Amino acid sequence: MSDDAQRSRPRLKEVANLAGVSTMTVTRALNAPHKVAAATRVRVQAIARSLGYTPDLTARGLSLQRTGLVGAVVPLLTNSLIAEIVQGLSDTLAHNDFQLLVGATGFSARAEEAMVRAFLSRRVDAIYLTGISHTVETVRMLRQAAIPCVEGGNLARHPIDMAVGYSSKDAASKVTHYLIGRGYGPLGYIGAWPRDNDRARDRRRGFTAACRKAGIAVDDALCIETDLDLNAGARAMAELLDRRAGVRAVFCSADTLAVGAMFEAQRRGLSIPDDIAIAGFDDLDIASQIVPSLTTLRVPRYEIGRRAGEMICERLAGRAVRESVVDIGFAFVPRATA
Amino acid sequence: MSDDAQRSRPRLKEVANLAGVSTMTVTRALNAPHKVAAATRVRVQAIARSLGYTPDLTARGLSLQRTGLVGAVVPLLTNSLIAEIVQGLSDTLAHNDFQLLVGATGFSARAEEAMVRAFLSRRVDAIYLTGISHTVETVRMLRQAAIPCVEGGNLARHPIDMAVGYSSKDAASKVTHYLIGRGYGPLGYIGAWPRDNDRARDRRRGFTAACRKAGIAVDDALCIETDLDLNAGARAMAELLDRRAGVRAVFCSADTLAVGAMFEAQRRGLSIPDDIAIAGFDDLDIASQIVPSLTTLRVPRYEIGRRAGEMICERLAGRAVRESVVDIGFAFVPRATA
DNA sequence: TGCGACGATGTTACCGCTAACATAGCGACG
DNA sequence: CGTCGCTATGTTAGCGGTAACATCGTCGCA
Repeated sequence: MSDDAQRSRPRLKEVANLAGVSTMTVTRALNAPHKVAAATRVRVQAIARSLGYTPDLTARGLSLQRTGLVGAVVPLLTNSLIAEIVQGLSDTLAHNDFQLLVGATGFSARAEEAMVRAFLSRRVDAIYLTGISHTVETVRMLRQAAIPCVEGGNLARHPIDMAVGYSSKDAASKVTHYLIGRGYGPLGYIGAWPRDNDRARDRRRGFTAACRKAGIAVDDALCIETDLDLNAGARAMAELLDRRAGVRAVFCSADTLAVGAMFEAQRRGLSIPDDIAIAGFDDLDIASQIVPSLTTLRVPRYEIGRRAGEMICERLAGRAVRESVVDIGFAFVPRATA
Repeated sequence: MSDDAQRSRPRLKEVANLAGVSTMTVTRALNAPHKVAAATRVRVQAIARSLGYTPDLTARGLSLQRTGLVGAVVPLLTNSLIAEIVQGLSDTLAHNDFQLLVGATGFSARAEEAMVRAFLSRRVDAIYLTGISHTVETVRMLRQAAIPCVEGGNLARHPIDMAVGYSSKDAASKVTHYLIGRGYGPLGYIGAWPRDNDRARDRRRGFTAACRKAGIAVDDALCIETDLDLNAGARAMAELLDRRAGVRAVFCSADTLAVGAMFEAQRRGLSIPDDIAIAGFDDLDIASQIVPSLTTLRVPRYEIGRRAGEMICERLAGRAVRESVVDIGFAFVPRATA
């Protein structure tokens, strides 16, 4: 009768017809084998395999009200730090048969909101968010959706749902405290734009707090906020050296900026740390390799993604997670640049 | 009657009930406004907005047989080159209301196959694949699925469907040719593992071809294949310097490796390019910033992703793409290291 | 004034899969 | 030997949308 079975992907029904059973038996043979007689099971599975049958996850999702999709909202993908988090998330979720939707906001809270809305419309089973500051509407939507949600990176004290991260402020304070302790003299700061970026904001706060605590006045003229890339780091260092007198040490709120700054110093023939000391943040691969090696702060990037993925999987497996706020810590790594 | 409208996300039906119309009218008011009387349209839209109605894309996907999902299969996300391609793809697709599923294979063709299968099961509307060598089964599945598919990076002569990229081999030849022309003497090669990585394989082929063409014997002892990261680049350079006598110039098939190699040379107090010349491939941001600046080959990374995204959107909009194989070109960038 | 065309809306069926309930066959047991 | 209970399988309905066709006024024109 219906011999048009070849034309496209086979459906459950085709398998059922060929096996001479109902679609329910096929579903069972594939998804709950123990509920089907051995002979039937083998026959159905063989036919499904020979037809190259693959379940339609869209249909399954609609029926089960569970899509197997997880959405990750990140500022951008080209940042090493973020990329490693996403990689950790991706690996963990893939192991558990979830698929990862990613969206880049370009550090815009409005774009984040739109992305979250789109993901919820897609009925993702869970969401990973970068950072802890979101629009009111974003939070409202996520609360209402009542799906697992992990905020990663900066540690949320009162997360929407769950959180994995570390205190950006404490970490930045630690590095700054070290720089102050070395007694270099006038301290500069190079960081990313704080707008819609709580990590950047809190790192600067940590810097300021450490200075204040040490009784040092923060000279705003020596603090530069800029884009988050190598070139911007170099330009910022150039500006500090050219137009802001007397900087002797600089805290960069990201290794990318620190490395750019180092290159600029090197181009000018300055000796690091003798002429200018530099400290970074993140401990990217390059920090340990660059010459001289970069004093920085290690953050378990991949680990953040992995833990976030695990928490999501736990919850979606119906188990409660023990700690819904995980402080993953950080480690100060003194090297040669400061 | 049914006053439980609040408990979860509103459905089309809720909106319809409140507006006193059928669900079809609501669908039309939202998706094809001109098909509905002005008064009705306004009323329905207002109610939908006030309820915070969002269409269920899973259900829509099932009904339309079109999900609005695009899958991207990449080796890993932590590589800058790849990350920029994905960013280009993501930006373009997001603009056209598609959502991006990403999967990382870790340079395994088998993992790629599994990922493609999973994406097809999810009924993605199109797929982006990295590189041009895939398992037979991967190709078969994609052909059968008959959805738009772009192979990006290395240029495919006979793509599964469409392709955007450049000739890795020609590009590598160009750099090598330049190195040979500078007359440094014994030439070394540091590249990524070629297994399941046609870009790496073809770059080495380009290196070999250029040497042969110049009548230079390739000394396999001076060729090292390794992981694709900074540390591996540094280790490889260390090995060349320690155990392989007389290398005077090295072609690195990726900037990441070249930069690692440069750092190792610097640690040994070698002068670049006087003691050892180095050339890279990719023209990452760091290539122009590092001191001395890195001679390399520029590849329009973001552009590859963007073009791929555009081709996919064109096809999904029902328009034919003019060129199904786009050679995006490359540019040799001579700088200070070689 | 009657009829066809057209605009606005409703009804039905289906996308592919699965939960929940229904049924049929069969062995055990009082 | 009838009933219980278990296993294997089938039937029905529904997930939330939308295409396709049906219906019902209304208006223009012969």
